[in-house]
Amino acid sequence: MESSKKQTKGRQRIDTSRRRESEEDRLITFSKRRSGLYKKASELCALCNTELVVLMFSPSGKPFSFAHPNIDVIARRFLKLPQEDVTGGIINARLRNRINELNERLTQLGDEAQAEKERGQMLSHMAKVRPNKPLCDANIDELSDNDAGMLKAWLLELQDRIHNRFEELAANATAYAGAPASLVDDTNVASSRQGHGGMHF
Amino acid sequence: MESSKKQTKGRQRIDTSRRRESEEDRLITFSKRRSGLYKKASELCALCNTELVVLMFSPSGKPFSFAHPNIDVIARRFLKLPQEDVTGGIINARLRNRINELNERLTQLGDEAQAEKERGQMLSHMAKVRPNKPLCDANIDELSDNDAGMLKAWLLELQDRIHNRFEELAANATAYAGAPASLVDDTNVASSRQGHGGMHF
DNA sequence: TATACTATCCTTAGCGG
DNA sequence: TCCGCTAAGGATAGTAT
Repeated sequence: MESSKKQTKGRQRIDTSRRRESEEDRLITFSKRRSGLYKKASELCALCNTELVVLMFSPSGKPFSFAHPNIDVIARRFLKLPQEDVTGGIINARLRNRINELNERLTQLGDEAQAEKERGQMLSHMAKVRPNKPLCDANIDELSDNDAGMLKAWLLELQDRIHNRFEELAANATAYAGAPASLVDDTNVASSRQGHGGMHF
Repeated sequence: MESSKKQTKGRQRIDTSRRRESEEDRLITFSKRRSGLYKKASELCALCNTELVVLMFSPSGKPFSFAHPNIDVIARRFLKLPQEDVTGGIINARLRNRINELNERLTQLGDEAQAEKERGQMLSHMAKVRPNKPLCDANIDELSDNDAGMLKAWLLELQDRIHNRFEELAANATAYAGAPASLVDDTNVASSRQGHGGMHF
C-alpha cells in the first residue's frame, strides 16, 4: 500500500523548562505526567524498598498525593480484587490507573475556588506566625545550609501549613464529598487493617 | 570495520516490581532513579506551574527530599552561580546533579544507625498515641475512602511522626554536622531571601 | 474529560574510568 | 563513589475517539 504516510507526528520535543501556554495543555500535561511520576515513584518503592510520599498541587490548585509501596495491595483489597497476582508481577497498567484514580480521589476534597481561598488563609496565617520570615519556596534550601535547628523550624512550619490546610478541608469536606461519613462502615475498615502486616516509616 | 561488536549491553529489561537483590544494586538504582524522579518532578513543576514536595527514605533509612519549582534559582544563588542561563534552558545536567546533592545534604542529618534508632522510637511513640490503630502504610488509602475527618487524623499522625523524627535529628545534629551553626552567616541568608519574589504553597 | 495509539524523545542498566 | 558512555527499554506530545 502506498499509504506510507505517518499516522501521527509522534512525540515532539518540548521545552521542559517553560510553562505550557494553554491552560488546557497544562491540564493534559499535568494529568499525563502525574501518572508518570506516580509510576516512577512506585517503581522506586518496589525496586529499592523505599518509603515515599509525594504531595502536589495541580495548576488549578487541587491537591494530589501518592504514598508508599504497598498501595497496590491496599488498592486490590479496596477494589475487591484477588490478592494473588495472575500477571506474575505486582501491578499492571490498568490496575495502576485505578490506583492513580484512588490517589486522586484521596486528596480531591476541595474545589479550585476553595483551594485558592485556603491558600490565601495559609499565607496570612504564616505571616502572623513568623512575620519576619517570609517562608518562601526557597527556605528549605537556604535553611539546609545552616543547621538542623533551622531545618527543624522549617519542618514545624510545614507541619503548620499542612495542618491548617487540612483543617479547612476537613471542615468543608462534608459538603463536597458525595456521601456523609456515617455511610461508611468504620469498623469494617479497621478490621481490614489487620491483614496487612508490614509496618514501615 | 569488522568491529561491529556492541560496546556494551545497553539498557537491559528489569522487573520494576521486584526488589533488587544486591544491596549495592539497590543503592545504585536508588541513586539513579532518585535523580530521575527529581527531574520529572521539576519538569512537572515547570511545565504546569505545579507546587510539589517529595519526601522519601532510602533503602538504608536516610531521608531525602525535593521541593518546589524554584529550587534551581535558589541553588544558583546558593552556589554563587550567575542567574542568567547561558544554556537557554533553566537547568542542565551537571547543575541538576549539584542540586540533587544539595537536596541530599539537606536531609542527611543522621547516619543509618541513628535513623534506625529513631524509627524504633517513633514506632513505640505511635503505639502509645493510638494503641488500637496500627497506622500501617495502608492507612492513607483506607482512610481516604471514608471522609475528610479521618484523612485529617492521618495527617495529624504524619505530622507527629515527622515532628518526632526531626526532634531527634535536631538534638543530635551538632555532633554530625561538619560545622557548627555559628559559622554560617544567618543574616546573609536572610537578606538573600528578599530577591525571591514568588511565594507559593 | 479520560483513554488509546504511535512515532519520537528520554531514561537508565550495565560497564568502565 | 561518582562520573561518563552506550544501547535498549520506557515515557509521552500530538492526535483521534
